[in-house]
Amino acid sequence: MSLHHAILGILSVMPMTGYELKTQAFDQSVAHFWQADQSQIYRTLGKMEEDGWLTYELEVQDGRPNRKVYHLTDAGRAELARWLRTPQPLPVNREAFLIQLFFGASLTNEELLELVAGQRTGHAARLAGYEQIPIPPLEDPSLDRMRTLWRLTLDLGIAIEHARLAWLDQCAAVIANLPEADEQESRP
Amino acid sequence: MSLHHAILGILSVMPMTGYELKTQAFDQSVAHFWQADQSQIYRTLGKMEEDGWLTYELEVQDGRPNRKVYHLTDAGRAELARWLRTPQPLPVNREAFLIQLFFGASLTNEELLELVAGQRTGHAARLAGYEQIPIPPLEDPSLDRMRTLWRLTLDLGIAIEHARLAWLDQCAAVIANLPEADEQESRP
DNA sequence: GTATAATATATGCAATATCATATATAAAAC
DNA sequence: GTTTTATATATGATATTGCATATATTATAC
Repeated sequence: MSLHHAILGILSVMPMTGYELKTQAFDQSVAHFWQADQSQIYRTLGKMEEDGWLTYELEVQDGRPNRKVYHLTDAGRAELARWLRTPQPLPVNREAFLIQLFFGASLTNEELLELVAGQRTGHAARLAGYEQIPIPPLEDPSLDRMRTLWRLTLDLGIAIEHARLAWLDQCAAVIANLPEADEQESRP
Repeated sequence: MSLHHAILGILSVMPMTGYELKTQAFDQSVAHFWQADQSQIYRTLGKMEEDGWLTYELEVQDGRPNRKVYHLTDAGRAELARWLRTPQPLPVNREAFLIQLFFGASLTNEELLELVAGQRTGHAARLAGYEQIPIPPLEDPSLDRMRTLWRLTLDLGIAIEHARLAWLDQCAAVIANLPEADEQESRP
């Protein structure tokens, strides 16, 4: 139930609405380690309120739906504190592109290189996004405890994207030098 | 529907049963980029057979359930060929441990270091598993086209685990030198 | 001798995640 | 002037994943 606890964490720092959770938190500050769909966020907020972890202040608006500004209850704070100390399983690796590469021997080098290039573009954009997130580097003396931890999580995202880009470049180099899978070879 | 295509890929290399898909493929050779539960595999095989992508030969056994050895149909082969050329979305990053780190400012350094150490143990084990997979390195002249691609996918897994271990060590160093969040600081 | 692991498939159920769509207004872009 | 974007919440439907359990025999481990 990590999404529940990501929401608890966010709301413990700043109470906000479902809309703000989506646009400011899940699409920005925590996007490098957790994402959530808008519909999932609203439904999860509903469940967490039922479970007594959250409540909200209703801010009446005219012309658009009223804002429900959620914040933690004591039970929510206790649950967050408990969960933060509970060992978590390793992240799951699931990557469709690697299925393609693994089973892609029947593609031409050119087709493989196109797929590699597509992933490279995507990961370069992802890295660029990470590098725009305004948290000072670890050496900065102004970093407080919280922002040091924020920076650490971001640094992992950046390190992995660097590793990916280097690997994608190596893929391109290896594939470019690979003999094609032509008829002579595959039907001896 | 990447699981469908992972199964198509595996069965295109070697026809096998659901049991073998689980124990030999998803728990071993493709585990570094895709995992699947046993129940998910059997249900997916059923769906793919209904859809005409697979058929099976029944091997009657005594004492234990008959083996259903699945292999691709022409439609399955065509679908695999099509999908292998279709650009795939970037992998999703979802990592519960990073939620803990990001929102863990209220934990003591010791508690944080314990969580880091737990992840380190897990990732070191994962890396050790990858390094035992018997595919020759890229320099090996005996590598054919298919095994070169296999090796590339494995190299990414290894590179990312190396990056993670280095990062976890840096986390430990940074956290060890962090002033604790004690009462004086947090309540001025 | 008894317990556990390996072989083999199957289903129920719950949790999680994604996709689509609905409503409604103001502001900004074209 | 019309379209798109931003604000704000909500639900139906589907897809995917994970956990538990059922069955049945042989082989291996203790």
